[in-house]
Amino acid sequence: MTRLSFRQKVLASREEAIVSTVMRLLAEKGFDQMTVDEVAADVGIAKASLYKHFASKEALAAAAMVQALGLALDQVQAQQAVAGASAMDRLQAITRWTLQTQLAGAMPTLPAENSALRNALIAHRGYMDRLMTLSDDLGAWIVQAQADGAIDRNLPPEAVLFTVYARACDPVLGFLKAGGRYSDEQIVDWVMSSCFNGLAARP
Amino acid sequence: MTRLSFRQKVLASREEAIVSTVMRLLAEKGFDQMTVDEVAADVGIAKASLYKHFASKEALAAAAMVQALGLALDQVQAQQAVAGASAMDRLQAITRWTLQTQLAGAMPTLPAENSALRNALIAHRGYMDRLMTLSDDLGAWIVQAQADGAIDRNLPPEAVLFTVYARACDPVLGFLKAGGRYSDEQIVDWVMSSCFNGLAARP
DNA sequence: GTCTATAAGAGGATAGAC
DNA sequence: GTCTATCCTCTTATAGAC
Repeated sequence: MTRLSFRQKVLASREEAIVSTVMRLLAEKGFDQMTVDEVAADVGIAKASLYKHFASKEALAAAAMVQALGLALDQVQAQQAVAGASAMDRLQAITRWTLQTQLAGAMPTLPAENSALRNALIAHRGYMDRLMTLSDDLGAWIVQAQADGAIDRNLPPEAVLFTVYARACDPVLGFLKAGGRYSDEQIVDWVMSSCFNGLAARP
Repeated sequence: MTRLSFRQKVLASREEAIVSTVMRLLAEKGFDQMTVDEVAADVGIAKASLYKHFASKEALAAAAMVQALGLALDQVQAQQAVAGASAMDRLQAITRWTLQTQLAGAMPTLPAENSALRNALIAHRGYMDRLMTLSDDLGAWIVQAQADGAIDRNLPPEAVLFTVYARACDPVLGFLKAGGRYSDEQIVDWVMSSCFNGLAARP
């Protein structure tokens, strides 16, 4: 019993290691550029062993996306727990976390293009459940922030939600970081400002 | 002489047809998902014939990007010619054109990730020349708009430039279009507003 | 320059021993 | 479950006839 449990833990932690590697590689190169050989080499096991844990490359990516969504949901929970924060405060906090995570190279890029991956994700219950939960939570904040007059009421909540999601794969962060002249914190501040305050000067 | 010229025109127009097809496919699926077989089939010639015109898949993509940058530079020229327009007006006009072009499926996506393509583009003189010219032109508008007090002076011009470039591959347009409930014009208006005015309500 | 046919190789997935 | 070795498909690129 103890031995079995121990073995299970070893296996579980190995799967965690796999998912972590996949998440990093997805953030680094995207789904197409990431090869299964590379994942296996990085984790330090044979490729065939990978396929004992995950049925396909798409399943591998889906597991990483589920993990990423789980982290986002944790952040939402953390923000819900902050007393006295407005909906706008919470929305900005989660957006900031998203930018920081992307800049740290730990945010797998969303695949708007690839159909094989898209279909796999749509068919993945855990992924879709988390995505919908996250969208519902953020959607509620957005509606509330609009009621508060903090978010532009002319924008449909949908558009605001997509805009926040899109920041998770905004190439501006990478462009500014590539220059090497600014700190991560400075970059995040600028993107936060352009996202919420806009490029145009405020009176 | 006449016959030679005619043949040259036929060849040139064939190359134009190739480049147009590549530009459309790049916008549709991205560099990785686009196959050379597909390009050849779409143009209606054999794949080997494609390689008589362009040395590699990267060269094919580079030609399409050069064409796209050329169209953008044409837009810049057109805006320069508008009398009485402020730098901010011009910046918004070119941004709007970028969004409309992407929504029309005619804007090849910039490849921040793929290294093979990146290197090919960086090594491509025509591409780099156009990119730098465009950046210089837009950069001048941005600096002027900041001097006018129209663009937020706290943002470095670089960040504003990258933000405008990033709109060319903003997934928000596709998300909103996928819903099918809004007109292209409406979608462009919302993204323009969130880009320049920000998500936060203006007083 | 255009075609058909094919080389060359990358990458996802599996067989079978242990 | 892990390994080595292999299969097989897809895709880039070229050979060689016309």
